[in-house]
Amino acid sequence: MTGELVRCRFAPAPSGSLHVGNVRSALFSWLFARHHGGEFIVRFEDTDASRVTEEAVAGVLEDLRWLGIDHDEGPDVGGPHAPYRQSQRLDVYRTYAEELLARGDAYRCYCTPEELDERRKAAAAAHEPPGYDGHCRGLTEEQIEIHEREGRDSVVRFRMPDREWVVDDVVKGEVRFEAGQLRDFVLVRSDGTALFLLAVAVDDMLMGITHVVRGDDLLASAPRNAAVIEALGGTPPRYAHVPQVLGPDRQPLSKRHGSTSVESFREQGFLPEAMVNYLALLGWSPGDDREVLSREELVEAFDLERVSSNPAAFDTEKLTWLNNRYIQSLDDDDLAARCLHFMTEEGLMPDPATLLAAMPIVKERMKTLTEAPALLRFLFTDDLEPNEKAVALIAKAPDGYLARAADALAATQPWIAAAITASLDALA
RNA sequence: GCCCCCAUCGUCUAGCGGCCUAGGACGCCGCCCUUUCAAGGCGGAAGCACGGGUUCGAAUCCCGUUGGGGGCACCA
Repeated sequence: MTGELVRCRFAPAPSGSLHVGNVRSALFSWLFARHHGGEFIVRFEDTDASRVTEEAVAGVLEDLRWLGIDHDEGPDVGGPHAPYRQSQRLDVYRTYAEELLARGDAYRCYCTPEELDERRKAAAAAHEPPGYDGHCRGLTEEQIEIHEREGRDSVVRFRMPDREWVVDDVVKGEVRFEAGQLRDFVLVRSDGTALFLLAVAVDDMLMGITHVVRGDDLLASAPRNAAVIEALGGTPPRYAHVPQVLGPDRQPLSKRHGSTSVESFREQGFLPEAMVNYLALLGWSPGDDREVLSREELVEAFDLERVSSNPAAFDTEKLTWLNNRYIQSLDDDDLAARCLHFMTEEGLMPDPATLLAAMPIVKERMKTLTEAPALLRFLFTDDLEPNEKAVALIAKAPDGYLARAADALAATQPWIAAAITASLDALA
């Protein structure tokens, strides 16, 4: 980077919970921005207002907060380019759509969904590239007038320059799309509202985004984004398309894989430190043999050039291992504070001092925070059931052993491991 | 159907022409430590998808095959 201020953004569609794939894109984007001392912006792509809920927006923000992925501008903190929700920027898009129309970089398309569908099928049958066939590209004034008089609905369609497009992607390298492959696409719906392809281009341009880090399912839209920005006289950002995150079955992560949302990992007792560390290592490596890296070390070492271009499968086992490592590294009072929530979830009301004192004995065996109640329950309730192993041992013990053991322990002084062992050994 | 992306141990990866008899990590197996369970230490099994080139030399470069994945909406 040549002294230019790096500005990255995370622009999720709040149409559900943030899953680990999205979060990893956000993390890479954030790490890149922070590594270069740049700024990070959160923007919601909710132009499809029909499926957006306030809870989804709040949930995404909460996920990011929990992970420590902070932002400089966003719907909750504002900023010089507010608002940061596309549903609140519709008038902005309308202005730019009109500009494109006026310049001839976009045109009104009167094709009906039925007509389009029919022609698409015919194109596929004829082995032709898919997409819009340009039917309304060269409509004459008279034809337009006829359509308007008939009261036909129209959309605004972008006139994709008919030339080869090369995306110089930071992780994929130069990706070429030959002329004719990229067809004209819709910018504005017939109801006048903007579509994603218009909104992203306008926002990335207006918000001064320098680097777009996102999933590679959007790779094919990069030349379209760039084309719109260029038509508007702007300079497209650099793009970095990171591969999808796969499930254990090597299929792209989806609902089929169960709970893959950040929230669910949090509920399963994973630490945000472990999540961040794990996700950073999923498709990226520092280049040396380090596996456990703090947030600061990640920011220091992160580099988009080192992001792998092949898709990575999510491995809960490794996440779990890292989680244990982080649990072990936590101070006792910090760990106790984090365990508290999971204790009360199980109906336990631990005495703070006792809980704190118990941390050393559970630290190295606790994989996730959800294991805390089972491990510590005996300290805070008399309502205990011996487990199978204990039952078997008790059955094998000589008559009165338990009572004698209790007496011996009551008399043990001082209450340290060596003395306790000695008391018990004397009994056998 | 058209276009694009991807291909090193089961998994995440190092490797960007000779340092590779392919390194690390998770998981797995064994041993040590340990009156439980862990944690920790030590050791082990396990991989360059296939076929052609290029080169004195290829995991690394090129082409093809195969196998995955993605895009092709008035979704994002």
